[in-house]
Formats: sequence, C-alpha cells, structure tokens
Amino acid sequence: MNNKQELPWDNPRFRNWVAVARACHVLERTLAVKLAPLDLKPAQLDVLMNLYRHPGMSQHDLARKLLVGRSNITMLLPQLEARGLLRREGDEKDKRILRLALTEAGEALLMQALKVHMALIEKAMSQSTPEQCDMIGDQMRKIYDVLKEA
Amino acid sequence: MNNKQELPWDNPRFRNWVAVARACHVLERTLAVKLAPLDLKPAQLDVLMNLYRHPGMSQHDLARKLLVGRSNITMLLPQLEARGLLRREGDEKDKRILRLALTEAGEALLMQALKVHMALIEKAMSQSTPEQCDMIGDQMRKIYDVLKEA
DNA sequence: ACATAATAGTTCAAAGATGAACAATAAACA
DNA sequence: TGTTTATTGTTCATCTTTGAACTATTATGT
Repeated sequence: MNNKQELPWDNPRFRNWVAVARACHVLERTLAVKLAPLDLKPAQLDVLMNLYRHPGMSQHDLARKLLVGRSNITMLLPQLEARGLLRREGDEKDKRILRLALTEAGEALLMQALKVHMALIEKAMSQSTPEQCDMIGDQMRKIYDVLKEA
Repeated sequence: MNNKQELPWDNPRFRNWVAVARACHVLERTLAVKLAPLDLKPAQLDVLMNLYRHPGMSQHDLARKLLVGRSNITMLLPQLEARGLLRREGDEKDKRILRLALTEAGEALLMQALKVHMALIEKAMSQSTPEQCDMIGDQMRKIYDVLKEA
C-alpha cells in the first residue's frame, strides 16, 4: 500500500501555496526588524492602520478585522494608549462598548511606520507587473472569502 | 503640509499585499483548527514535513528552513520526540550536531496531516487556474529570494 | 415586567516564540 | 601544537498569543 502515490509536493497548488506562506513569513519578519527603530511591532502597526481607516470602531470589531481574539486586543491597547497613540472612550448608548481612535501622535507615528512598510512592500512586489500584482490580490481576496466562513 | 498625499491604501501593491497577508493568516488559523483532531499544530506539521523531505538534517538546518530561531526548535522537538514521531541521533563525525529523522509513527501521522493540509489548500486555490496558480508561486518565490538576504 | 440569552470587554493561566548568554565541540591559523 | 574564533544546541527570562471563565450591559421572548 502506497500512501505516497500523490504526495503534496507533486501538486502545483500545494507547492505554490507553500511559497506564499514563506513569502509572507519572511516579509513579516523583515517588517519587524525595520519597525524596531520606531519601537513598533507589526501587530501594533496593524492596530494603528485599522484605527486610522475606521475611527470609532470597537475592540470587538478590531479583533475581527485583525483575525485575533478579543483578549489579545485587551492586552495590546493599553501599551499604545499609555504612549498616547490612541484614545478609548465609552459609547454613549451602549455602555459595554469602547470606541477607539488615533490621537495626533498616533497618526504621526503611523505615517512614519507606513513609509517603512510601504518601502518594504514596494521592494517585494516590484518584481511583478501591475497586472500580475492585481491578479494576485484578486485571488487572495477570493481565498479569504472562501475560508473566512469555513 | 499633507502627509496623506500618497496613502498606501491608494497603492495597488500595498492593497494587494495586504490581501496576501490576510489570506495567509486565515488559512493558517483554519489549518490549526483542522489539525486539532490529530493533536498537531501548524508549526509541528512544518517540522514533520521538513524531516520527511530532508531526513538527517540538523536542528540548525531545520531552524533556517522554518525561518525560526534555534531555540524554538529546541523547545519544539522534545514534544514530538516524546510522542515517538521522530528520532534525534548524534552525528558520528561532528559531536555538536543532532541528526533528525521521522519514525514510522511520525511518517504515518504526517500522511494523515497532509491530507488535511492538502484538502484545505485545494479548497483555497481551486479558485485559480493552473496558470494563475503557477504565476502566484513564481512571484512569491521571487519575493522570498529578494527578502531573505535583506 | 421578568427571565433568559447574547454581547463587549477583562482577567488569568498556559502555551509559543524570541534573543541573549552559555557549554561543548570543531575549525582556523599562528 | 596551542590559541582564537565559529558553530551547534540548550537554558532562561521576557514578551505574545490564546481560550476559558468572569462581570457588566443590552437584547430577546414570554
């Protein structure tokens, strides 16, 4: 009996996905190094980015956007709040909810961090034509949609 | 003064890379859930996969392949060794090196886990044509090459 | 209204990952 | 040979992440 008849490594989809995962991993690690001078970690940058784009969102919403647990957000925010990068204010109508927003300082730091992040992504994606790049993005969004409710 | 003149979200490369990262993240989380019945985590599966393909590799080699620190490997292996999934034997010529290899049980569990992993990737990548899939893999391998020495 | 269920956020203990410092061994070189 | 430098793996302290249990608040249903 031969379990090896169809090893994943012979399957293009498998091999290619492994490449995706590896590229993600190495870019994340590189980003962590490049953000170190700003005393910011990738997870914290994700928070700032989401608050910039969706000011007033709740911690629950943020957790879902970031694909992490709520408790993770609870542990993450006080550091950033103590540094004066964001505000947390209770919702008027629903006293359970804390609404989040960047401060001026938070926005300023975000802009610096985005330059770093952007430069890294430019370097990585400069290998692809615009058409290839868009196609990759389209496929990845499909993958996300397929898996997020699975 | 307007820092926002070229926000990353307007940049296709940025938006598309964010999609890649999100797809990676959600697939990794989904894999963790699907592997739970086998009492195996994605990081452990990575170890088994690499030992299957490169039997006799050292812990140092394994750490580099997985893009993690050596200490991480040191913490990871004893669990798997205790479950009888792999062997560690000292190298004859270089007494610093521990050579790693799967046991029969390790190989058997790997085959089960690979079915799960493979099914998930099939589901995710079935949206893409073979040509698109290969193109994605090619681009990602380029990204990895660009970043790994940066 | 009242009881039940659902939701937002927190706490806490356990597991994972990281990097610096260390011991043992091997390599380089004077 | 003998000394210095590199490499392999481990240990340890620290930081992150996670999920379950908990409190407070709101929604639902009778």
